[in-house]
Amino acid sequence: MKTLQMTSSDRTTFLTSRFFGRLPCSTVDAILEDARLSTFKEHDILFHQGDSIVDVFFVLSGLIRLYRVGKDGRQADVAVFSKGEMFADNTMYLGRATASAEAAEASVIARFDSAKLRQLAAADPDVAQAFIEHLCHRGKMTEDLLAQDRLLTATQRVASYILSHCPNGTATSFSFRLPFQKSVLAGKLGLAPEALSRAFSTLRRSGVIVKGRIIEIHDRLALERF
Amino acid sequence: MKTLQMTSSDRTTFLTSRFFGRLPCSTVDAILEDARLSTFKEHDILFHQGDSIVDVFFVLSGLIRLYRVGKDGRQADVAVFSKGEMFADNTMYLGRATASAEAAEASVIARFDSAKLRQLAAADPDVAQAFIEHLCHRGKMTEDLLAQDRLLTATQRVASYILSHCPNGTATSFSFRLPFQKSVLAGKLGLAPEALSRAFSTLRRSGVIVKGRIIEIHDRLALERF
DNA sequence: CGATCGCTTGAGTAGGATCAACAAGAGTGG
DNA sequence: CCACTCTTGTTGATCCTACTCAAGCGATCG
Repeated sequence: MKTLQMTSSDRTTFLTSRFFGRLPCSTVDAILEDARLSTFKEHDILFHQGDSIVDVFFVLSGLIRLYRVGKDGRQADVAVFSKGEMFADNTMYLGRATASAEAAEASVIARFDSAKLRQLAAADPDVAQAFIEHLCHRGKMTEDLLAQDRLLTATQRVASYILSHCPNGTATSFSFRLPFQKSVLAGKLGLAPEALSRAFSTLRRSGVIVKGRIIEIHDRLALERF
Repeated sequence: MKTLQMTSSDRTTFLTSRFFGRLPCSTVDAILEDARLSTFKEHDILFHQGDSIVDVFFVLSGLIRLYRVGKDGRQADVAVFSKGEMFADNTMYLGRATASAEAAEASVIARFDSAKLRQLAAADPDVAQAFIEHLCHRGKMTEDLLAQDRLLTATQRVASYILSHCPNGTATSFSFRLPFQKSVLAGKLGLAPEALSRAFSTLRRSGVIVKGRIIEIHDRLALERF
């Protein structure tokens, strides 16, 4: 972990992010005032479950995996954050981290003092509003994950993930690049890496071709049938 | 479903609830101004997944089950709310219900206009603050569920549920009454009713005695070992 | 060129879902 | 008060999914 200076491209990452994008420029600048940047390499730990955190985090680049640890040491991902996403926001009010955070690849992270942000939210209705919407969105994401876990099989979860990455049009065939390692995707979907691999194997019969991180879909309807 | 009048005991339910309890009395009264009460009997549906909801709900008595429905019609609970809890709050900002809601027993529900509440949150920092804390708490709850699903076996989940209902002291033996039907608990824990039954069966060997809705624990340490 | 890493594939296993039968209450109505 | 039914929960048997462990394969890197 190493501290560094904010670039202008970092600034646009902030300004176009879901959270900061809704706020007036001046407010954002006031917040960015005391942002502290740091880099992490793959497998670096940002904090541990139960740590008392005094910061809110924001991904400028890379990928952060949020996970809980069971008594036997097994890990379960509860969320994965990439460029432009904010996390550990709930520690702002809960005081302690509800999960551990690890860089799933080399990452640049910005950090804000949570007390100051909380103060700002109390003073500026825009900020409060942004927080509320952000939390609603986060809540829906976790609810989605939970429902997927409980309702879908491994193959269905993967199919649904692929479909969520397809353009809205009616094109029956398209392709995209996985934004991270397959093992990370497996974690995010609540699967062992082997199960993900087998799911891809099954989907191959339905016109899904996987080459490295490139996913090609040739028959979208077949996917939707799962 | 039937509308009715608010009683003074309803009022104290509001005032002592997690959400309204943090707000000054005058604010609460202003909100309660246009609360609409209605009763539901068991299995009544309050709304369906995807409905566009213009209300925020509050449980005055009874039990509401929030669930998603899979393509095959199977249901998966994402939350269960009892007296004093607010729900469907995220529809305030998302517009549509992310899940269906059903009364798991006869219930009395209060309803508020979400537009008005949203307005109030924008104007009154206290209300915004209360919403933020409420959403943080809700987020943690769902995260807990997700982590439990991914890390614990059926028996462990039940043991953990029981322990979460035990007094903080060091008493090794205690008992409590299930606040709802076992089938509801099964749903909440993401289990088939049969699996819950078998889990209780397993726990019997560790000093857990179940008589109807009464749970007796005789060896707390044995439970914690799971 | 070995070595490591990320992924795939195979075989065995465990946990829980499903289906079905059954027991124990709780109402209901005569 | 008793028979009847409906509901709720338990238990048994079977099956299926996904986990675990282990081996193999290809790519990348020193």
